Amino acid sequence: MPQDEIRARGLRLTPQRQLVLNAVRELGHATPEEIANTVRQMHPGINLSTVYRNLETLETAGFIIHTHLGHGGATYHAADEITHLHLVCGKCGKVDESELADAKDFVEIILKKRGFATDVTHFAIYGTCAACQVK
Amino acid sequence: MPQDEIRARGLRLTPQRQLVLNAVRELGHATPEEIANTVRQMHPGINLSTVYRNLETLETAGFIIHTHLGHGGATYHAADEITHLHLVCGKCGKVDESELADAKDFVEIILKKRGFATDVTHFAIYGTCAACQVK
DNA sequence: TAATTCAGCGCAATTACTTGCAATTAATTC
DNA sequence: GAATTAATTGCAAGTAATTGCGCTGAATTA
Ligand SMILES: [Mn+2]
Ligand SMILES: [Mn+2]
Ligand SMILES: [Zn+2]
Ligand SMILES: [Zn+2]
Repeated sequence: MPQDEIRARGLRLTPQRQLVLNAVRELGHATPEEIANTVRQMHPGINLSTVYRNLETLETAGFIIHTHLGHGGATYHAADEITHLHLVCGKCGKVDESELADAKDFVEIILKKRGFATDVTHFAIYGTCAACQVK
Repeated sequence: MPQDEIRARGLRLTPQRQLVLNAVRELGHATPEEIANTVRQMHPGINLSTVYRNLETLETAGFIIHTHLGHGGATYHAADEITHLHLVCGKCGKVDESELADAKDFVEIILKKRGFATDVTHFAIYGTCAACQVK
């Protein structure tokens, strides 16, 4: 049964926690506010601070991961869903995706030169999309 | 004279604006709070909102650029000072730098495959530094 | 230099996120 | 299934960044 995955990581299974995890899995790229709204369909009283704290706990436990797509806050993914780069256009805001493999050589260069192990998904790749370059 | 550069871009030259620009140029990688503290040495009464608004105005005018080094807010550079990648360690927080040229091939791949023009300096390159990998 | 105008200022209110703490409740033990 | 214990919750207060608005003063004109 799915709730055992939470207990298996040494965490208490609360309705709030399970619903936050379900919401992240359903939504993908979701903000804390969007996650809270989804959770409230099943559990109207949940406090925003509970959502934020559960996102942190679930990330530490390895169920979810946050990434930064824009200038501000974070969005959350299921941990096994991070299989792509995020390309974010600074002009129109569109979020495109590309393969992780595209960054393989770059990651290797930085590792060899600096000994630095890059996580290319944590921050978005920022720039200007094809459509916005034409304008 | 240096103040003419501000007027030349169609902006009013106020003491606050000039001091914010000077502070960004002196400090490099500076947060709005650090910039405010520097400005206050000359102009104690300046309001934080004035600092934030001037940073925005000076960026639009092309004098400065913001980048994201951490999970939160932005830091500011002089526009002509962006000559390197930022490598930020998620474990110890250390910020290293590397050459823009290291990303040249990666930028080309994304441009060819997606038509997307990457600005590799806007977001930091996130990962784990050599020292923190050993631990 | 004096009068005019509106960009930019300070301040207070708002939004987004975080933290401290007492009450609740999931999990364990009897 | 009642008692125990401590993780987790809700709530209220705190901190960081943003916005609305009336006043100020930099720039222009005469
Ligand atoms: Mn940004
Ligand atoms: Mn982050
Ligand atoms: Zn675009
Ligand atoms: Zn490190």
